[in-house]
Amino acid sequence: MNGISMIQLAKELGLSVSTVSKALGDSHEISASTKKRVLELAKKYKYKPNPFASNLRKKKGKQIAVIIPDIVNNFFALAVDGIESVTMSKHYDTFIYLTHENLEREKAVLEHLESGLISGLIISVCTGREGYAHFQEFYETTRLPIVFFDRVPDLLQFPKVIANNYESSFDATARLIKAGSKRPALITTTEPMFTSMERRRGYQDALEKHGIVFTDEMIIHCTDDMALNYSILRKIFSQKKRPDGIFASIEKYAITSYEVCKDLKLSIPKDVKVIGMTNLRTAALLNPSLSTLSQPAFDMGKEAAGLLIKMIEKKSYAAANDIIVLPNELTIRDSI
Amino acid sequence: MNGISMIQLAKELGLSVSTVSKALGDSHEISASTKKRVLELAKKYKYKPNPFASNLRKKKGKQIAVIIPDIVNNFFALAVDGIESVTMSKHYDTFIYLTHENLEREKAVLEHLESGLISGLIISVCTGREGYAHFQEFYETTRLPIVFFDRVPDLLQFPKVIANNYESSFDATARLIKAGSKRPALITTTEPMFTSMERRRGYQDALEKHGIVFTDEMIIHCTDDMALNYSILRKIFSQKKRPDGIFASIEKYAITSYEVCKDLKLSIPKDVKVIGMTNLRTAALLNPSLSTLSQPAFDMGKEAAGLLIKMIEKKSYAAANDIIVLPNELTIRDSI
DNA sequence: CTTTTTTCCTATAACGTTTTCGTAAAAGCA
DNA sequence: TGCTTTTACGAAAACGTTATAGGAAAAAAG
Repeated sequence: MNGISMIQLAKELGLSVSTVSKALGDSHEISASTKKRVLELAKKYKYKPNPFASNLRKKKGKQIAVIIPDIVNNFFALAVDGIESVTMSKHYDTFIYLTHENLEREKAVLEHLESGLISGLIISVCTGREGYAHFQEFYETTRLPIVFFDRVPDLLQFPKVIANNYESSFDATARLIKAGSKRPALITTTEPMFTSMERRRGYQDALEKHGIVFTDEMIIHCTDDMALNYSILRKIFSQKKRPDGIFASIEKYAITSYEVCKDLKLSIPKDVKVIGMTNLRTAALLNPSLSTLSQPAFDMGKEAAGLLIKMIEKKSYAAANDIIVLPNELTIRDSI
Repeated sequence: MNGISMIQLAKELGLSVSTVSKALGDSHEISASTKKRVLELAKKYKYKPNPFASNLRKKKGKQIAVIIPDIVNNFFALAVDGIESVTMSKHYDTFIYLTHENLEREKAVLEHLESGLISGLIISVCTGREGYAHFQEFYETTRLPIVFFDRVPDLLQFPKVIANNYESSFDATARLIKAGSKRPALITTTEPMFTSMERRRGYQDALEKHGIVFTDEMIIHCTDDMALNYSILRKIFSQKKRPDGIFASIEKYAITSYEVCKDLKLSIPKDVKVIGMTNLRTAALLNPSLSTLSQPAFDMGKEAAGLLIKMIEKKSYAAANDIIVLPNELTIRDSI
């Protein structure tokens, strides 16, 4: 706000404002010598174009928004890291909004962004049963490009970046079985989400493939409440006919599983074999070291941002049906 | 961009644009009945003021920036969470920029932000020896409020939010000594930073207080390179006269310490007692569970954002000398 | 030596707000 | 009644850009 404006530059150069604007924009209408004069003075005064004026006039800017449920979570932190690496290099500015799994907040952010503050949106939706009408509505009113990642609404026709949840869940479950688990349980969320459904499909198909009869109680539904999860798991693992394997499809469920096993004096991996879906850096340092199915979080962020910027700049809304699938990585450690 | 504008509202209401603007701003110049009419139509059409036009005219907006070295780090993730909780509630938008400890990137971001895109800045500086002239310069040219947190430049006169690093490091070191460590080492960064210095002072004073003679080799300097850190630590802990305690003043150094001890078959806490400065959620699940000195990350973020917004809105630049100090929390577990 | 084209620049009108100033009507006052 | 003050609105000028249209001079073409 304190910097020099184009008008002052023009005045000092004895040129018109439009000439200066075009010179800075490297327009072919301006002679090389004039361009040089303009650039030099601009540099001298550290001229920076006012983004508000520019955005107002051009009706778009180089700002995008990222909406995620949580940042205190290695997966999302890595994803943001990936996104930022791209936006930074492409000279975009990145807004961040956290929903904390609160659908109202998600809707509020979306509505706020209908003001036109941004030129594109990357989002991983929060859990909730209410459908996804607000995304559709956001798109209808703004016509802005949107890229979903990881937690994607299955029904909507938007570009998405996801992991191969079905295949990798299948593989992880198969490893549990091969390691000797006769009744591996799946710990998943109560919320119906595409991501969870895919993981569940992979899990169930692996059971079937290996001749294990699936029963409903093999799926353990956990919540967002860590204390509640603890008591749910403790109850189940106190039973005689408890599971002898765990595929924790969400990071925090793996941690709670460890806590429960520790408290119930169940040995991992002897009594219970565990694979957790997580990007925890300390997985190898846990007791015992945790076998993980980790998501390509950073790359998912990178891909999402790359796709979004392509959509913004090339107007290639043809990308609207793009689905980028990246592989999860299974790392076997001492917990199975 | 697709939404309705004030002009269209005015037209439909048969009012002037200025009247509509004032009505929406709840100005006393406008009659209650007119206000009502305007508000109702605005609501009907979901009118959202164009932020670019508004910011341009008012020469300021409700956007702030957060610059941090890293987001894949529980401390900074929690801090961002705290910041966002405040900006969200005050209806501010939050830009995020990651420097990855790269001073050039930090400078580039700062220069970029001199365009006037934001109305305030929260920053935790990256390591580096080159001084902090760029902050001073940013302030000189923009006159924008800045709040530093955690990693603060000691010399500059800006408001800061920090933890009681001296006192808590003193306490942590004292606990190591009381637990039986005769030669506790401090693992710290090679970069000279106010934060590190404070921790070091606390460490050294605790040694002195307990009659332990300090020698230079008790301070282990680690870097940003995990592999290099591993070899540094491995070398030191392979010596006969190795330290029997570790105060890891940075999260990742604690993790590497664990790895080295594991590989060298040094028992924690029998051979080496460890306290790590970290906000890791899995600290309790490590083998053995890690005693931690954790920072009030979320609250630091909250305080920083609260202070910044106060400065933006009240123009109380008197806050320029505010230093908010929050307490670290020492949690003793099995590693000492 | 015209005529046409190209080169390089300017004037001006947006973009959607907010703010300052002006003013008619209504209200208050004597 | 005539005067001042208040109320409630509008006109117009900003804010700093970019885009469109145009035009004079220079260069190229005929």
